[in-house]
Amino acid sequence: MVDHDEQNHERSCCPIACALDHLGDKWTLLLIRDLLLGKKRYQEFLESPEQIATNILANRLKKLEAAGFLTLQTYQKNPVRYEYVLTKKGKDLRQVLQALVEWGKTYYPGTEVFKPYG
Amino acid sequence: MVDHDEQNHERSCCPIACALDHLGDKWTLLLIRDLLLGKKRYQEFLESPEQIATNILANRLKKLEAAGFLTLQTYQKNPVRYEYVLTKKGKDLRQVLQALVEWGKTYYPGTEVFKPYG
DNA sequence: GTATTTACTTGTATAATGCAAGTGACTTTA
DNA sequence: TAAAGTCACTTGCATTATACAAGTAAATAC
Repeated sequence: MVDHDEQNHERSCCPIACALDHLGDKWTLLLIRDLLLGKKRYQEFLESPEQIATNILANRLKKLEAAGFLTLQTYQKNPVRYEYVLTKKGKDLRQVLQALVEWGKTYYPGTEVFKPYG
Repeated sequence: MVDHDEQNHERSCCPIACALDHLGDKWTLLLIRDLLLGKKRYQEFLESPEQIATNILANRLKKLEAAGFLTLQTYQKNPVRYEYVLTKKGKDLRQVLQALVEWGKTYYPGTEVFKPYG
């Protein structure tokens, strides 16, 4: 698989379009939310109230790692298992999520911002 | 079709999850971008460089109207045709898009913020 | 040794997306 | 006035993504 050009601009040279090429679905930003709240392990992501399916979770973790949003840290061998931690690129989405939270609180009354995990 | 509860919280009571229930795909926020830049008509949306398919555009315009992000203004009869204009709910996504633009400019070097249309 | 936990993968059904072509009501050009 | 073009879609079909359930492998807990 090859990108449209060497700068990864898949659909256009718009920063929003490029961002949505990686973030534009129903689950990816929710995972980023969980990671920002302090979740690190597969089971923890599964426990979120939105109930992501396991195949989608595994797929998104792979894509997020491939795209440099998070890195894997081994916490166990035999079998090897990882904790997922955000890179700076991932952490810097905090402001985007924050803006979305502010908007969401206004237009979905009754919603509650989640507390940091753990 | 019925919502999970009377407050439209489809997956959870998280404002991010509720927002993504309507905005979480590859096209919806790009349409909001175009509307914020001043585009109003079907053809104008088609002319954006990301090349949205006509069936997806028609579908998204319907969903955005149904969800109160935009309203239709008749500009011609026989046949009746509409301009699409953002409501306050739609316009208030400007800060979200702005945060995404700032993030995108940093992590997709070479991208350029689009200029207002018209 | 059996049950449970953890982190997945696999299979299959449904839904979303992408692409090309078609439609209907005009409007413009020859 | 007849043919071609514009505008805003819809339809059909192929591909891809999402959802749900079940299965797997290597531990650890009882």
